[in-house]
This record gives sequence, C-alpha cells and structure tokens, in this order.
Amino acid sequence: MSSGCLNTVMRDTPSRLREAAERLLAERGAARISLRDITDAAGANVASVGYHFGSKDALLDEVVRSSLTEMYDQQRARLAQLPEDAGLEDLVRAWVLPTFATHAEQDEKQRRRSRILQDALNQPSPAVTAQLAEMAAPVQRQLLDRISRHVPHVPQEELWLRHTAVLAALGALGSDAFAGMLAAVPPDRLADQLVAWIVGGLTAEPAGPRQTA
Amino acid sequence: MSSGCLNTVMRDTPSRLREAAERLLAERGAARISLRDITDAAGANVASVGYHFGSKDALLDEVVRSSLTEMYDQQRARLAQLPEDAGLEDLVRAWVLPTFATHAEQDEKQRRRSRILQDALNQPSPAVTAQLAEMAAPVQRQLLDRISRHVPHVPQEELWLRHTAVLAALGALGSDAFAGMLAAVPPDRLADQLVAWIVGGLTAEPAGPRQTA
DNA sequence: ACTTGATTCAAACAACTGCTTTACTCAAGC
DNA sequence: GCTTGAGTAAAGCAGTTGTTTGAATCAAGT
Repeated sequence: MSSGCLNTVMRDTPSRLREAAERLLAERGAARISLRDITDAAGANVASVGYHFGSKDALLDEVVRSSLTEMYDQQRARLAQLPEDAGLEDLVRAWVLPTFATHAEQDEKQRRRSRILQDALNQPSPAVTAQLAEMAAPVQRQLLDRISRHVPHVPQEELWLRHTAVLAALGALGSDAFAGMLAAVPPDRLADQLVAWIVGGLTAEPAGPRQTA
Repeated sequence: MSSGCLNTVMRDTPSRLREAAERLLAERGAARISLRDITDAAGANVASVGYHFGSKDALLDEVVRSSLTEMYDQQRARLAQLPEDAGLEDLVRAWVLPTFATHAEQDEKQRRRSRILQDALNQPSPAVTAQLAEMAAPVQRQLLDRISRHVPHVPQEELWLRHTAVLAALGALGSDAFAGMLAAVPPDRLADQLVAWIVGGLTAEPAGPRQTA
C-alpha cells in the first residue's frame, strides 16, 4: 500500500484521475466502474471529476480515446518503417503486435490498453465510435492494400471479411474470458503462433462461388 | 406497439419475463439492464421477477444458460450426424454455423443468442462460467480430435490456440461493433467465406521454433 | 495585510438500483 | 358463502448512482 510510483511522484489530480480510470477500465470495464471507485483509487474528491473533466463519461472517453490513438500510432509507425517489398508475415506482424497484448510481463501498459479497447468495442460511446472510424480507416486501408498484393487470388471483399474477422479475434483474445486459456501458451511464442495462424487464414483459398451447406 | 406475438399469444408472466430479458440482453448486455426495464418490457410488475425467479440475476442466468445449452445441442447434433471420415470443411461448418449468427433475416433468434453469449463471455457470472466449462469441454475436445486428423503437421498446442482464436473471432463478430461491417457481406455468402477463412487458418504452417520479431 | 483565482472538500441532491412488504384480485375446492 | 392459495399491484425499503453546491483552503499578486 505504499503511495510511491515507479518513475513519477503522484502528479496533479487530473493525471491521477486519468491513471485510476485507466486501471479500473482495464480491470472491470466501463459498465462496472462508479465515480466513487475512480476518485477513491485516485485519492481525490468526488467533485474533482466534474471539475476537471466535466463528467464521468468525459473522463472515460478521454482515456479510451488516448488508448485508441496510441495503438494506431504504433501501427502506423511499424507500417511506415517496413520496406515497400515487405513480406506478408512482416505486414501481419506490424498489424498484430500493437493490437494484441503480448502478455509479456513488462508491458503491463499494453495489456491494459488491449482490455480497454476490447471493452470499448463492446459498448462504444458515440464519441469513441467517431474517433475510431476517423483513425482506423486510413491505416486499415493501407494495410489491406499491401496485404492484397501478396494474396492476389483472394477477392477484395473476401479479404476484407478476413481482415475484420482477425480484428475481432485479436480484440476478443485480450478480454478476460480468454486470458485464462491463453496463459497456457508460452508468452514468447504466442505472437509468432498467432501470426502464423493469421497468415494462413489470409492466404486461404476463397470460398467457391455458391457452395451449399 | 401492438401486443400480438407472431405465433404465441402473450403467455404467462414467467414466459413474458424470460422473453423480455432475452431481448434486452441481446440489445444492451447484462450490465445495462435494470429490473424495471425487464418488467416494463414484459408488462409485468417489479415484484414478479422476485416471485417467479428469486432475483434479477437468477432470471438473467437462466436466459443465458438456455442460450448456451441451445447452441451446444445444435453443435453436438451436427457433429454426431457427420460421417466418421468427414472432411475438414464439414467439421468446421458443424462448428461455425451454431456458433455464429448467420444474419439471415429469418433467424432473429440465433442472432440474439449470439449477442447474449458474447456478452456473457465478457462478464461471466459464476453460474454461467460453471455451466460453460461443463458443457464446452466434451464437445470441443471431440471437435479438436477430429480436426487434428486433418492437420497432422500442426502441433496440438498450436491447434488449440487456433481453435481458441476462432472461438474469439466468432463471438466478437456477433457483437454490435462488427454488425455494421458485416452487413456489407451478402448474408448467404458469409458463412461460406468464414468457413474458407477458418480452414485456411487451421491448416496453416505452424510457427517456426524460435522466430525473432 | 488583502485580494484574487484556482482547487479541494464534505454535504446534499434527485434519480435510480434491486428487493421486500402489504394489500388486493380472482378462480378453484369445499 | 366461505376459504384457500397463486398471482398481481402499488408503495416503500435501504443503498448507490452521477452531479451540484457553497464553504474552506491555499499559493500567488498587489
């Protein structure tokens, strides 16, 4: 219960509130957090949230949005530093690593982020939805363009579905429901195994024109 | 706002409560439903939930559990009627179709079920978790065994990860966040395209023994 | 010393939460 | 007719929700 932080001594109230909200958001999800939970964890008064952020939802939105921008920044950066003729596997890696918590003990922060985004996806607020649409589009388009060069036999619409499905999988795998299952996989192998799986799915032969069930 | 149902005239209160709870559960998720919401939607009194089910949570649990058993029954039935030498694609189909809402307009009920299960996975109650573990294990094991015969080159642990990832994807694809994206895909093609993608992922070459990022 | 502006505080707010209690309705059994 | 018991209805329970209030605090400016 020591009050010391690792590298920063208890900053101002808004920062402490943001920090507490982020932690609780990752632990329980937005629906199970109360204003008192946040302020207690931050060692602040109930009124401080209204004073500094306007409302509880505004604070939560800010946290989610910052997680969102962080992830897309990483994705864009990784994508940008890949050579033009990068292989499919490298492209997938640039896509997956920022999205998915690697469960390596060091980046607790990324694990948090993964949980926060998964939660936000499930019950998105209008503000978050807007920001998501705005930021996701350009990065995903570039990613899809470069991927599609490696799988010319897959029609665009079908590739897009696979892309969406992988997004869904990566998000859900970060949630509590699968955290236990994934714990069995050696953390350092997890990313590689996922990449192999994703590459296999992307390169799969497309569905026949009209296959009956 | 007509009070008529399609094939059943407003049954007894417990049935109406179950129906209302199921609908709300699919629409908003458990965290955003209040006792009053349910009783208002069912045209019943607040006390009726306590009287017939004991508590709000007991009612919600009953709905979730019935969704759960429904899905596993379908999965088991489809799996049982497959010949012993069934192809990988047929196995995947028996797995996917009961799990994933097909978005065909006729089975509104299955779409609901998909949403309910996705929500239950995210914030599972102890009762639901127990039932899930009990029912999921045998079916999934049988499924994995039969699948693994078709992909002998994939190590068991890695196949298991892929299985989990597909589960995660199927669950998440049923949620609101992806409902809009999936609407663009022709509903009758969706299942086939998903099956093709899943088969590709399952048959993918496994990750190398120690690949650096 | 006095003012000012920004921040924090305890207290209270109305609205809502799940749940229980009490009174009432109404058909079946005697 | 009377009783019985399942079911419903309205009111109220204590507790929690997000938000607001008005006074207290405190460093900086004059």
